[in-house]
Amino acid sequence: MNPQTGVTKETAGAEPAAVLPSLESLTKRADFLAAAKGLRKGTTGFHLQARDRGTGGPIRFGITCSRKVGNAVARNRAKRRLREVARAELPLHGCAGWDYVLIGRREITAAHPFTEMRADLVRALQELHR
RNA sequence: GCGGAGGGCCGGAUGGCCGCUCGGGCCCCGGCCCGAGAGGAAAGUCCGGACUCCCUCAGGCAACGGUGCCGGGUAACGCCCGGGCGGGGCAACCCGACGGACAGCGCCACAGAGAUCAGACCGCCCGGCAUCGGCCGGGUAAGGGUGAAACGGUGGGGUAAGAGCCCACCGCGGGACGGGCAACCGGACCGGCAAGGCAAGCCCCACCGGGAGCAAUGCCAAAUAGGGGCCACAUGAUGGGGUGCCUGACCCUGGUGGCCCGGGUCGGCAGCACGAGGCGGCGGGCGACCGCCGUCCCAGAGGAAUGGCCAUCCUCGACAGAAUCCGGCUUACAGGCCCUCCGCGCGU
RNA sequence: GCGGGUAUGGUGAAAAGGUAUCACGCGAGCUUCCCAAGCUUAAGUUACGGGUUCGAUUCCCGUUACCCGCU
Repeated sequence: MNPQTGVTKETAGAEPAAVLPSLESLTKRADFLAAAKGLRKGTTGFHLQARDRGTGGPIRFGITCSRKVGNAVARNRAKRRLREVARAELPLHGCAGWDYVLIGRREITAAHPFTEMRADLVRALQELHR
């Protein structure tokens, strides 16, 4: 683990789920469109969109990988990595009652080093919530 | 050893931690344990089916689309196997939209005399005139020239020059008979030669084909909006409607009365994972494949599941992600393995 | 899931089997004191790969890219 990335050192079973806000998935097209009109931040491996629903509740997130990302294999791989990044960092650095949308990019999302993508998400969240 | 041909297979492996989906079990309903979890093409959607709903059903005609040597396999196919024919290769072997051009219509640019039952430019020969190259009439189609293609090819005889005019061989057309289920093959003998190409131009012939698609379809069932269904009687004596047309049968609709409460949308469940299934054995068949027996259960989501990190090894990992299912075809694919066969060289 | 269409100079379009054409733009030249206009001229693997044909932009098959319907 690279200390300079600021990622919390991970120990097995040391993250009680009851303490962290639960994650829900975005399913409706309207939620994605609303998030696209909210705050946005680009990083090397992905784009991040965020919106405060104003009603509180859980953190919700969605993944977008359009056909421009590549064929089905490339899209699936990008979505898996983005989902893993979100699973690792959003409960720690996201805010309750917000929607987050991660958008994959061609070539880069599937190939960029994972630790850097985690650091990028943390940095992007901090900047958006400043 | 080098070069080549055909067929089949694999498509990183192992372990640990944190996560995802499904099934089973336990359960203090927080969760925990165990098991399973993408492909040979899952792709393109080019064919063929299963399944479901719709068109009222059957027959005929017409239209449209597809297939196209023969036989077999199959649920079926435009697929596969075997055979025939044609082409390529020294060979193993590979490739082929491979029915019909005397059913008809159409097209064959440019060049060329002439492009289909055509035709004579340069030529060759004969006769007449002139006699210096020539001119006129006739014969001829061997040679030259044009073209992708020119009403057989080679040789000889023959002739004024020539010509299937005659002869031999080859080619071509017909064909007794024989072989084969068939495609087709062999072929006595006959004809002296008439017969261009294009049907992936229209078309003809034979065969096949109703339409839509799991977001199909069925069941349960909020809010909201008010309508819907069933039965009986009557009969304008035949109206209107039901595939493009026709025929036949059948059905619907228009009236009155009675009874009943149902229908679609959000959502949920089913369809939805046991199948023309995999593996093994035996038997039949040249083969595709078929039969019997044993054994196994092997993804099932509904924003859509395989990822992240670490360690070791190697040849350092290609194309690529199930969405109702199955049989094919086509296209993409790093590298590697196995079997059989052919040619050449060397050694024995 | 099912189905359809298009691809031709830089751009937009023609060409129904026979030398690939037109407009605009662009480059060069002429003309003008200079510019514009005008005149002359150049530029194409007909998306790609095969096949049919003597010959293919055209006909057939496959591939790629883009676009459009229905559900």
